Amino acid sequence: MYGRAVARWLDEDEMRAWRGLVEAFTAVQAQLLVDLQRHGLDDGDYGVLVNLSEAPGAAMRMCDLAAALHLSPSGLTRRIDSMARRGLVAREASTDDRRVTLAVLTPAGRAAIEAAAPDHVEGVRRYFLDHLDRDRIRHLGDAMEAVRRGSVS
Amino acid sequence: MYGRAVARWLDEDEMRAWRGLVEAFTAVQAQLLVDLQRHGLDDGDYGVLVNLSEAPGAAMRMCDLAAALHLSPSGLTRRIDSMARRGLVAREASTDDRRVTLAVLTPAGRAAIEAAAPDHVEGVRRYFLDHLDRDRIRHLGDAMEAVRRGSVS
DNA sequence: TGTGGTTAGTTGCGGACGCAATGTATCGAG
DNA sequence: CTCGATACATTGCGTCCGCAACTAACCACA
Repeated sequence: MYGRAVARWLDEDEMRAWRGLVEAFTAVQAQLLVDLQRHGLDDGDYGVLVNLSEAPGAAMRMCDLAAALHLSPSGLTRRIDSMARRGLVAREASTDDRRVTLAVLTPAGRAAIEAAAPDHVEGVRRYFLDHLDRDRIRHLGDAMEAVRRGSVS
Repeated sequence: MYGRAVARWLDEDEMRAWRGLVEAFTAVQAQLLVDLQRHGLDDGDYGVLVNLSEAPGAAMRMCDLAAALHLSPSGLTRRIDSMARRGLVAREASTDDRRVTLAVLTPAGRAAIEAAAPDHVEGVRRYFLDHLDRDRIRHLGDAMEAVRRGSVS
């Protein structure tokens, strides 16, 4: 029963870091989305394409892909529906476990990510990394690693 | 992989900073949402309540509120619809400009934010700030300010 | 004063996602 | 081998939100 009655508010440094992070991150993400849309993709599509293109055989089980994207099973089902309609991915039945469906990258999907990725990386630089010097980039990496280590424990 | 010879890919520090930021931020946001839901709110509700509670008269024009929340006009209309149904806010006609609708905080809305805010701040500490020492917090604030200054120019 | 351009807000429509329920396949205990 | 528990994927339903279209109000300028 301590500390509940009187909340410890954020001081100036803390508020600046947290609100700044929220604002900066959402702004950068919005800009990156605009860039992706020029290639006919959105951020969800891009995440699927990146994961598949880095996977052995350019294929992943639906459940593993959903976990990698922090997406619910139904959310991924519809995401893959949409991308399959556009020819970016295809479904394939697994031979070893007949419960699982594999999402596989099509040639069109490979072409789409190869077209979009350089622009996306360029955006990450222009909207984000270019504003930070090498020390700040390393400090930020350290900080985010510390936060993530805390969230899994 | 899809950098080919042309695009300048991210080096190790840059990749760690960017991917770490994405992962850490989404994880922290998800945790904060869970906390808010224990108070019957989601992150969108919380943003509305914070803005209204800090506004003079606990009232804001719909268009200003939409801009503050980075929400489209229709998105805010439905958000306020939902919150008005739950009694957290009310609509009020403006006297000086009959085009504008004011969103105003109700006593129930004030009670909701006063109940949720201490838990939310505590969550920002537990999931985020507690993993960073004072230097990292200041460095992060500097970095995010630099990024934001770049995005408005 | 009247008229065209601008601003505020809402609504129809469609897309994206989560939850709960469902069907099917697999696995483990006996 | 059988059966209950578990895992995978999909579907129905509800919610949230953006875009485009629309109405109402304001404003500038002739």
